[in-house]
Amino acid sequence: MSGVTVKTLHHYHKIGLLLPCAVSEAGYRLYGMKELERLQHILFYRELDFPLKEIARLLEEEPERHSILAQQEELLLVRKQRLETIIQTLQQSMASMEKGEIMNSKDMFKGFENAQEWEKALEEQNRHLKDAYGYDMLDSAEIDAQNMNEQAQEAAAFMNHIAEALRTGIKHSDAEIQRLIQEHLDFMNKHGHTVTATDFAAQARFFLGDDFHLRMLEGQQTGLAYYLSAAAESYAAAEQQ
Amino acid sequence: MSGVTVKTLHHYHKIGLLLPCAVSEAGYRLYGMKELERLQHILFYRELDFPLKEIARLLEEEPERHSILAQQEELLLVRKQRLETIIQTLQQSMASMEKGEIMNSKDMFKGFENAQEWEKALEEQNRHLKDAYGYDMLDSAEIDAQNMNEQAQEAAAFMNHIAEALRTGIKHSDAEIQRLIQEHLDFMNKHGHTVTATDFAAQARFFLGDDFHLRMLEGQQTGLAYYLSAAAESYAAAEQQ
DNA sequence: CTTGACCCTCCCCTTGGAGGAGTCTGTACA
DNA sequence: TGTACAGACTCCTCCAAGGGGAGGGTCAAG
Repeated sequence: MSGVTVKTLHHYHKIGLLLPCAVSEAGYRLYGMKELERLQHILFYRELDFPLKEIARLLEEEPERHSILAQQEELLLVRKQRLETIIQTLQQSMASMEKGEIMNSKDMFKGFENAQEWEKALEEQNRHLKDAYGYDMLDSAEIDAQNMNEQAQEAAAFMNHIAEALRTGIKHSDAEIQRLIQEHLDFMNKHGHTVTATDFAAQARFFLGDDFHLRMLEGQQTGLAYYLSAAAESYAAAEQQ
Repeated sequence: MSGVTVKTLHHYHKIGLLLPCAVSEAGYRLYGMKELERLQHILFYRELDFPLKEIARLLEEEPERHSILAQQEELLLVRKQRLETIIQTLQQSMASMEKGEIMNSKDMFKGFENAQEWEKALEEQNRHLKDAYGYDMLDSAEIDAQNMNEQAQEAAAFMNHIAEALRTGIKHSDAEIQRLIQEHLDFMNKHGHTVTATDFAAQARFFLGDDFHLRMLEGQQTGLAYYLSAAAESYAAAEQQ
C-alpha cells in the first residue's frame, strides 16, 4: 500500500522502528491501521533525510502531533526552496552555455555552496589558482558581471519580485504590483526601448504561447507567466482610462 | 570552494570519478578549472540521487552537454512535483487532524505511493483489512463520496486536473485544457446551471479580485487562479469565432 | 496436488562516505 | 631558525539503510 519493500519492513522491525501489531502462526508480520499511520509519519521524516534513529526518537517523544507535522512542513518547504535554487542555477547554466559563455565559477555552485566560505576561499585561492593555471577567477567574474548587462539584472530582479508577490498571495491588481511594473517600464524606456503598457501586456500574453518563455517563467515559479500576464493586463487597463 | 570534504575527494579519486589534474611531489591532489566544472556536474547528478557509478558513466559518455542538462532539469522538476504533492498530503493530513477525522489510507500515502499498485492493492486488501481490523476502507470512501455532493466532486476533480496541467507545463490554450473546460461546462449545464463560455471566463476573472476565491485557488496551487482565468478566456475566445 | 506469488530467516554485499591512527607538508610567528 | 599548528596523506575500519539470494514455508486458486 505504501510502496515500501518487505525488506524495509524487516529492517524497521529489526531496529524496532515499526513493529507489526501481530505475528501470525506462520511468522507473517501483520500490520493494522495504527501501524499504517506510523509508517506515514516515518515516510515523511525519511523524505527529509532524517536518519531512522532520529525518526524513532521523534516518534517516541511524540509531542502533540500537530507540531510535528507543522515542523515537517517547514522543512519540506525549505527543501523545496533549495530545489528551486538549484533548478534556477541549472537553467542559467544552460542559458549561458547556449551563448557559448563559460559560467563563472562562483555562480556555478550556487545552491550547493556555503556562501560565506566561498567568499573567503575565493580571495585566498585566487592567487594560487592564477599562478597554477593561469586563470584569474576574480577577473573573469568581473568581466562576467559587466557582460551581464544592467538590463538583464533589472529584469531578473523584477521577475523575482513578481514571483514573490505571487507566492505571498498578493493580487495581480495590487498597487505594489502596479508600481513594480511601472518602475520596470520606466527603466526599460530609459535604456533605449520604447515599451508602452499595452506593449508590455501584449508581450506578457505572448509568453503564454511561447514555449521558450513559458518554460523559463514557469521554471522559476509555477503560475508566474499567468500571473504576470494578468498583472500586465490590469496595469494596461488602468493606464488606459 | 564547492563544499565537498577532502574525504569525498579521496573517494572520488579512488573510484576514478574525479581525478586531480596533477599530484604534487608530496602527494597532494591538485585540481584545476576543468575538474571544478566536472565536480559541478557530479554535484548536480548527486543532487538527483544518481549513484556515483551512473554519474561516471553519464560523464564519460558525454553526449552534448545540453541534453544532459536538459535531462537533469526534467528530473529536478519531477522531483519538485513530488515534493509539492507530499507537502499537500501533509497539509491535508494536518487539516483532517484538526477536524479530528482519520485520514483515509489512500490519500495518506499520496506522493510516496506508486499509484497503479495502490488501486490494485486496495481492492485485494480491503476485505482482509476489514476482517482483521473491522475497518472498511471502501465503505468509508463511499460514505465520503456520498456526503460530498456530485457537483462539488466534479468541481474538485476539474480543479485538480487544471492544477496538474499547470504544474506539468501544459499551455492554457492547449486542446486538453479546452476539452476539460468544455466538459466542465457541459456538466454544469446538465445540472441546473446555465453557464456560457463567456460567463465562465468572467467568473474566473472575478476570482482574481475576490479574496475568498483567490485564497482558495491559490491555496491549492500557486498560480492556479491566474492560469484558470487565462484558460477560461482563451476558451471563450475560441468559442466566439 | 501442483503452481505461483508471497512470506520467512540468515547471511553477506553495496554505497557513499566518516572517523581515526600514524605520518608528512607548508606556512606563520617569534 | 626552530617550533607550532593546520591540514594533507595513506590505510584501515565502521556506519546506515537497506538489497540480493539461498533455502524453505504458506496460502489461495485451479
